[in-house]
Amino acid sequence: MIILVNIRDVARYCGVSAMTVSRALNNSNQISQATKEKILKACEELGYRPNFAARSLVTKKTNMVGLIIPDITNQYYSHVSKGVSSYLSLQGYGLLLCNSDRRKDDEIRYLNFLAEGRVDGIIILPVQPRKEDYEGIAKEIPLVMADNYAEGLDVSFVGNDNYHGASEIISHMIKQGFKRIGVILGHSSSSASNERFKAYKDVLKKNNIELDNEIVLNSNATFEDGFNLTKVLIEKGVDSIFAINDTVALGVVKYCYLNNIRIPEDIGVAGYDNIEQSSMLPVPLTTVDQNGNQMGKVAAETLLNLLADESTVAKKIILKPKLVIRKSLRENI
Amino acid sequence: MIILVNIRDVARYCGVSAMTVSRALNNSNQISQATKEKILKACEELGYRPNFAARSLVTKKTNMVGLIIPDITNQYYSHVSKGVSSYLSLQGYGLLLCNSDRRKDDEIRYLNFLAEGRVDGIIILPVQPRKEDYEGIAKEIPLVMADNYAEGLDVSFVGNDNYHGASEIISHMIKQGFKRIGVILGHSSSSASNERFKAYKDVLKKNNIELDNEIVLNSNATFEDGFNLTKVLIEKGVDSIFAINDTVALGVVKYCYLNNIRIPEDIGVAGYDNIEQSSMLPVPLTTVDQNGNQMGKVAAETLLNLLADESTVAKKIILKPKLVIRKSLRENI
DNA sequence: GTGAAAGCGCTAACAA
DNA sequence: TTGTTAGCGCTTTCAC
Repeated sequence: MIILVNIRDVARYCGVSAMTVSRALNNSNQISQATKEKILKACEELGYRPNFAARSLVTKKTNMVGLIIPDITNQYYSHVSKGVSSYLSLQGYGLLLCNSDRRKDDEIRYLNFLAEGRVDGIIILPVQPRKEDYEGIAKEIPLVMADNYAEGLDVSFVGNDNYHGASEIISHMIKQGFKRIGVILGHSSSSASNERFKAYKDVLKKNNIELDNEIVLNSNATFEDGFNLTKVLIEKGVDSIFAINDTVALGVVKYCYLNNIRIPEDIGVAGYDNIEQSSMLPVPLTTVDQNGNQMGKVAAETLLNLLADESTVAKKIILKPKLVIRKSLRENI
Repeated sequence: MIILVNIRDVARYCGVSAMTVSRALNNSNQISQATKEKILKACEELGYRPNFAARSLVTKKTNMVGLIIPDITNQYYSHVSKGVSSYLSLQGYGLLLCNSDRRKDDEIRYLNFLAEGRVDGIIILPVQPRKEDYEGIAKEIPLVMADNYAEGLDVSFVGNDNYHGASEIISHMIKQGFKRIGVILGHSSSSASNERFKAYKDVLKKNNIELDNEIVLNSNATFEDGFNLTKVLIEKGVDSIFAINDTVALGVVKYCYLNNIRIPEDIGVAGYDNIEQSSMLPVPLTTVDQNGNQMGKVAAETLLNLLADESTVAKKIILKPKLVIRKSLRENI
């Protein structure tokens, strides 16, 4: 960190006090237009840059926000990050990015790192959230949770309506004439997976289709699982498969292709997430778009509102995902 | 930014001076084990956190690095970011992420934002780099460029060997028996695209295959371009297509699928980038892996070395991409 | 409209 | 091993 010229150098150069320079830089109206212009010009000439540390030491503001996220290389999370980043940038804030790598201990480590006054507030997309991990820190620094909620915490939250998204796509499958819908879920401890499964059960019931647990499978939500479990489901006579995400759906698609099972004529396939490549498949995937970008924006907005008025009460914002109809569940809608 | 307790509160609580507390916190050896332990315990009890701004104001260190990147939602760049982030985290540094959105003006804006002493050094993956944009800032703050180089700048650089990567895959295509290799390039101003095209020409020459400019097409490197230009190339009788990236290759694959052209029996397809989904296609794509994660790590390492010893001379590190052989160019290797 | 004094929380340098 | 003093670069407060 090299500081070439400070506020006093500028003051001396202009024949004014440091205070006057400060006023010029901070757009105060307690200063005449003439001196302001003179000072700003001098700053240019001298290559002066205000010192961030000194400024934030006295103002107790950093104009920075911390974002703790499970995996920046995941398409969904990278879109969330971009949503956060774009909104912050617009409001003159910077972004301190912390990739927790889905590890609880790194998450906690980053939380403490940020709490040293490096940022004005934190947005966290927690991994396996437990109330105890956040209630302490939330008292020290404004915090917004997103994506994944810790029950019982008095903290603002922005999330996606998994129940709604799954209901939409399952209803659509039934409307398209599918009756025996196999499901490849994620891990049994994943709340997103569980909420979507609940929607599946409710929609089936509403349509008088009996639930068959034989065609509901748990998995690690990988491409390979999608591929392997498709064999199992097809042997059990499903006419369609709802995959917990598009990556799993890609596994389903590959199995079908290699076994000459046509999509959607022989079997319907539904995904979730709307990753970029799902529209690029030979038979593009019908899926659910969670709009991570929007979630990031809303989370950032919520946090900045909280910073502007810390007395704001915590609120829960649940975003509605959107059904994206393409061709993997037949065309005629 | 809420500061509950400062170093003097801890000092008072322990009956020592602030300086002693500072020593305990900074692992100085100028302090007895007993007092150190007592102080550390007191810090815990009082919930004391060192103040980042105050500390960096006096030490002139932030333990932060800025990363300016064109688009965090792009798979390649997100892997670069993760490489940077992981390495920094290991070394006790934080990451200030700036998404330039491929806009030159935002890039410059971020550069100035960071130069206010927010970070100790900067890694930038520039968009259309021009020497003039960086030579000023590089004198003020340690800078490492990556991915894309500004000619004539005396700054460290970490990049990928596009010529090598393309040579490898074109050579492989010829070895697999393809003779009339169509090419879908990117924009004519893209240096990566031009370097790969040069490799294409050289490898053809070395194998005594005459260059036919009719089957070399420029594009915007999109999925749609891949789809549309495949028609053109097939009409010109190519036996294979080298796409400038995997997204374009996905367009090629889709066109072939919809027109009952078999891969690799009827036509060979080669991509570049090794995006996650290229291995998930029914016929997985042979492509070139640039290993963005590695590039990020090396860039971060280079910068941290520079911070440790600013007299280090600028160096250029060119990483070798790796050919990834899958099935889209026939199996028998 | 401008300036002087004080201090944000911390550590470097020196003193004891 | 511990403490004192000074000051990092800036803004707040109050005086003029």
